[in-house]
Amino acid sequence: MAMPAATTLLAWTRLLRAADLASQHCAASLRSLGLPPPEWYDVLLAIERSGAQRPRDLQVALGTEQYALSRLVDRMVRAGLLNRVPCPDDARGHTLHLTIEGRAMRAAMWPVYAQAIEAAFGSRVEEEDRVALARLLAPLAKPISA
Amino acid sequence: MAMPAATTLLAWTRLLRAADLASQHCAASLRSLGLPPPEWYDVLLAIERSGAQRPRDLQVALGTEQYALSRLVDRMVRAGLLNRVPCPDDARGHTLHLTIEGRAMRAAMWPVYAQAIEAAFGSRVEEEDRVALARLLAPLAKPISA
DNA sequence: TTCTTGTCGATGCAACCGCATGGGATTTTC
DNA sequence: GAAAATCCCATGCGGTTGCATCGACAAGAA
Repeated sequence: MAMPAATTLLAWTRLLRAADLASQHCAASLRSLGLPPPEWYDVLLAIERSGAQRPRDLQVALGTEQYALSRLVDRMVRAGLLNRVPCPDDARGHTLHLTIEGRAMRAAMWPVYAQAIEAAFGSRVEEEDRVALARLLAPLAKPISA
Repeated sequence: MAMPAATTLLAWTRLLRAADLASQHCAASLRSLGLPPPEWYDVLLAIERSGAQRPRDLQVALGTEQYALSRLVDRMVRAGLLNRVPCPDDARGHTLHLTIEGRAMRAAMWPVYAQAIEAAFGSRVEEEDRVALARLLAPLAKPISA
């Protein structure tokens, strides 16, 4: 296959750098206040929104690896934020529920996370450009087919 | 601080997802052929271009953490791709040089890496949109000031 | 010079990730 | 309805990361 076009390489490096810088900033921001990392928030939010989720569904929704999610849930259960409840329909699995502390943690994390997103991303791009970015990135945010 | 605008959140999630999917694809592509991960390529390329580099300069250029680069270089030296040469000007540090194998490895990695970038990114966005993306991402690829 | 401060790079330790695999339950196939 | 294939989730192991810190040199101040 041919070498990627120059514009491809430029956009490529900037995409990776931008995502890395921004996510690092968020993680650092949460950590500096003694809060868990961003993935925890995503899990807490997803479960809070749906009431309960099977690990498999979460895995798909969040785009994580199966083992990564398994261990992430482990840690969150150990931290008292989540409960694993045996699943009546399917004895292989279980459903995940928020504890009171889990709900509180999500609420506590949001302002910090939100502010970090704003600082690392929102405030650095004009509204109009954010719209354009969302549109341009849409195809790239879909699973790679080939 | 206020909650980020809806467009911010949408663009944000897509940015992270897009970068993650694409870089995963590249890493997997190289690994499936028994080649080292993308970071190794970046290091090899940077050194090949400049002839030699101090770790500190590489760290800045690649945007990695100091300890991460230190250990990455370790592995690459152990793999026989790099040499650490004492630095005459500054006895604290050293300069990094490619070995013959290092040069060969960079050359071997490129077609694979290039094709992966093309598959994960280039071929999924029109030329015109790549230009737009590069422009929109430019401010985000700069270090976060605040 | 001597003392303080700053920079370069390495590393111990604990947490985390990726790969491969395993055990158990379910669905499919014949 | 038994065997085969598939799916759900966990985990052992080795490699990697992040944090904090350290040792060594360099540069600036007194």
